[in-house]
Amino acid sequence: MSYTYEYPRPAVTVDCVVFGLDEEDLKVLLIQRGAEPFLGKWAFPGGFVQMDESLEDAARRELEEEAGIRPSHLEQLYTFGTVGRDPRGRVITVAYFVLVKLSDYRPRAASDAREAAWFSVWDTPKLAFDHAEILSTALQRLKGKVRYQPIGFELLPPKFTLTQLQRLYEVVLERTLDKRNFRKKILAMDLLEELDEVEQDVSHRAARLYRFDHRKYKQLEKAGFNFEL
Amino acid sequence: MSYTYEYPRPAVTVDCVVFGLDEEDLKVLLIQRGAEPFLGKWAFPGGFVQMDESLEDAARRELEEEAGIRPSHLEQLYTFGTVGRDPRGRVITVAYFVLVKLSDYRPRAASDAREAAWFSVWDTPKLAFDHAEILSTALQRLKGKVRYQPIGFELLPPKFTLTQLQRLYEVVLERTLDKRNFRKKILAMDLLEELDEVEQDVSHRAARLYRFDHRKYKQLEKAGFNFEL
DNA sequence: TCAAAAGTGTTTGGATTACACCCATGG
DNA sequence: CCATGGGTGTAATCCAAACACTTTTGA
Repeated sequence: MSYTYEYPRPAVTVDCVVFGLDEEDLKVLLIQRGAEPFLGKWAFPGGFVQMDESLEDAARRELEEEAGIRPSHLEQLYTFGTVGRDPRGRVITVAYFVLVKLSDYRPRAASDAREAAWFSVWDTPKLAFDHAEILSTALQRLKGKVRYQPIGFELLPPKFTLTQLQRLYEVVLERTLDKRNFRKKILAMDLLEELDEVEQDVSHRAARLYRFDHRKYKQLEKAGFNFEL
Repeated sequence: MSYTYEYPRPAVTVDCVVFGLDEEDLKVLLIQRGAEPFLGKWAFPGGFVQMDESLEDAARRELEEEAGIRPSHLEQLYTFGTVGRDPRGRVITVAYFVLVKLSDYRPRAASDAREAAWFSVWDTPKLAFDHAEILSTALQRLKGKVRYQPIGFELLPPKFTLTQLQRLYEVVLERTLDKRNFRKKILAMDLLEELDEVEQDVSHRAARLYRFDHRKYKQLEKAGFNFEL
């Protein structure tokens, strides 16, 4: 390997924007930094890429280490490489985009005692580095994605009501949707399995529960089906 | 700056996938490599990111140096970071996506005597590194982009016929479109300015020439207009 | 019996598709 | 006068949007 490249190199990190949904709102996972720079400030889980791991592997490792999250699916979001974005020197970060069922990852202290917490995406504390910009890019992506992929798969619990699903779309798209049209359209996609179960412990008529049919989704996806809402 | 990071770092490059359109086909710009690895093989213009330039600046610099191209607009495509993708060692590349008017950049030898040439995107030589994968990612992006942004702006000469514009869409989408419906729709967007000019030197009825109206495009874009075809 | 949310169809207007012939020009 | 592509309209269908009341349940 005689032709190795010998100039100064930027450092490369990954950062993960993890979205979850709870009863009230769309949430994003933040970690309170335990080291300089930005000690005590909130930031996305992430860290330096090792020489022997791919970018996605690095993102998965950091997610596991810092937040105990092992998501099934990561999507690359964007790479941020402005010269002054990190006071430690030249650092390029590859941001990843992750959707999880928030209920699987209730707030807990990470293994290394740094605090992890979910914040409403519309009301985060001031973020370290250029993470505010990264968040805004991620929100845009989410908004675009929701239009042609059934993201409910990943954000909702396995069994959910149509109203929950509609709320998800409304929160992400930042507009209200018509209940009847929404149901018509979503059911017409034939991706949901109607269960013989209803909500429990509600003080009004209980809603029917549904489940995503992953098999049908994969089939339709291969066939180039359009999930636009 | 006491907290500088001191571990081994991957190298970071940028690569540019430049598309152009000529009479026959959609073309992509390739450079014949003048150094190992992959000496003599074809690859995208690109190179190492300097410590004092942003990713996009690096992409612009390399495009200028290697192909004499100064495009108005670059779009980040994707970052490729598989461990074995470069035999020189760990190299992460940030790929950029560029549309140009091919007529502005007729094939010429680059300043450093490496050869640059346009190839049909459906029929390229074998590419260096993982550039085949990068090309396929770029083609997907182009196909997606064409559906909600008027890419004709950047690929066509300033004055063009509706048939040329339709061909562009057909080539990118890989399907034929109905002439009457296409015209109806594209004219209804009210983005084209009809000129008092027609084609020259054709051996049949000369087609009317049109021009994009950038002002109107910017306005509509701001208003969140949908350019879907 | 009241409050709260679940559930359900129809109508209308706009958009998309399919489709075929005459026109202008140069050779 | 012929070959080549330029240019044009209408009808049928599908899809999206608007819209309000009845049902169920628990408190």
